[in-house]
Amino acid sequence: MLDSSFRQRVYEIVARIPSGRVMTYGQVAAVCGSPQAARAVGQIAHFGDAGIPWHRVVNANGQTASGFWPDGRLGQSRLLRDENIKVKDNKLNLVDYLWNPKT
DNA sequence: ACTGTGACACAGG
DNA sequence: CCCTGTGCCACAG
Repeated sequence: MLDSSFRQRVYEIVARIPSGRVMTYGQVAAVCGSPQAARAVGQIAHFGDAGIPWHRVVNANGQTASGFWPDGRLGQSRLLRDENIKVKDNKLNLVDYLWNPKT
C-alpha cells in the first residue's frame, strides 16, 4: 500500500489486536515497516481518530501511555482491566499478553 | 508548499 | 540507575 500513509497501516494493525492482548509501540512500528518509528506510532495514537483500540498499545516496558486520552495512564489501565488483563501500577506483564500479529 | 518543533519510544552509555 | 542520542512521523506557523 504505497499510497497509504504509515498512519493508515498503524490503524489496520491496531484494529486487529484482539481483546485481551496488547502490542508495543515498537512492534506496531516494525510491522508497519519502520522499526524505528515507535514514537510516531505514539503521535498517531494521540491524534488518531476514535474507533481504534489504542488502549491495547503499550510501551516496551509494558507500561500504559502517559498521554492517553481521556484519563491518562489510569484510563488506559482501566480499559485493559475491562478486557481481563491484569494491570498492576499502570503496568502489565508483556510476556502474558503480547500479541504477535500475523497478517 | 516548506520548515521547524515536538512527541503515548527505544537502545545504548 | 539516570541520562543522552537516534530516528520516524504529525502538527502548527
